Amino acid sequence: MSIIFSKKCEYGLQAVLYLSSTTTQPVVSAEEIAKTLYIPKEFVSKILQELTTSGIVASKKGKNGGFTLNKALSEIRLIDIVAAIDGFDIFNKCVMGFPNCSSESPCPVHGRWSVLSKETYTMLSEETLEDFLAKTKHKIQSIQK
Amino acid sequence: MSIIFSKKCEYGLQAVLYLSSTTTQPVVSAEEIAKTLYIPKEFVSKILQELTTSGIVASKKGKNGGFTLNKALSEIRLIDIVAAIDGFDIFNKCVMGFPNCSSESPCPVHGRWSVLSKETYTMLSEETLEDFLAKTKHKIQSIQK
DNA sequence: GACATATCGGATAAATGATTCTGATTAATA
DNA sequence: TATTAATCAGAATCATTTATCCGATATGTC
Repeated sequence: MSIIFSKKCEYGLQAVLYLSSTTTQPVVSAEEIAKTLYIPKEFVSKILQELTTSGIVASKKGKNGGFTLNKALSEIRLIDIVAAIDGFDIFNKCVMGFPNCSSESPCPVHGRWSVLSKETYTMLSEETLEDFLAKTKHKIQSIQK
Repeated sequence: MSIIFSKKCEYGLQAVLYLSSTTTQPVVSAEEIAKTLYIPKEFVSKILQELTTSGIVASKKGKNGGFTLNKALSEIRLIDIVAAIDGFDIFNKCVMGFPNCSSESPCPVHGRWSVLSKETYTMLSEETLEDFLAKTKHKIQSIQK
């Protein structure tokens, strides 16, 4: 089971991160991404299709086709991928599942969770792929099994 | 869809919280809990069965039976319910889903997420039901639809 | 133009999680 | 003892998510 993102979203984040580390290639095939990330090929290409629709990724059909990022690295944040796939629900809902939990009628952890939720949002929106790449080349291989 | 807890866990937390606010009654029937929390009766009684197994809740069969807390309010923390139902996975897994993410080979948000994850754990383990009750009587009704 | 190799897009299948059903057991009460 | 009201336990159903399949289309190369 996944933590706060759906599996689809996790895979989407991983795939985009991988694309950001392969900018020397014009496009990368779904197969290569799938093999590197140990994600089913059909699934990852479906996810990248969706991200193509939302403008984050571009695709090229036919022989030597594949996927590539559709924006500059400095213009892509993790939150953009999350928003495109899972939406913003996790930042708005009550962590205990109470339908009417709010600052007026808070659940026991409403205040504290609001802070953590906001910090999570910040974590995903403050830095761009460019920042990540500057700090450290993503060693995707080493965080895969 | 739920945020970090399964629906089962959310309902479990809500039910235990409700039980903490009804300590005048010897036991509370699954039906009463279900009606108050707008949870299917069969489902909530199934969940409370599980919490009975793990010792947090006690059940009384037969006529006028129902559920009640099996420990003092000062000895029940939210993390105990989470541990019993969802386990500790959410505190250990990589938020981006990388199988080998660790402090040695971190994903781009590993460090920041570790902090948030730890704070979430603290939020759930620092206070007991007694503390919640002391601060404010749980107005379950007002946070329900 | 023929062929090989990609994505695209819709349909379907498999797996997981959430919910309901049913029958059994238990216990209080009249 | 009969009745009633509750949990218990496991099976069955339903819904959602995850994963796969396949035919169509596009494109580079010979």
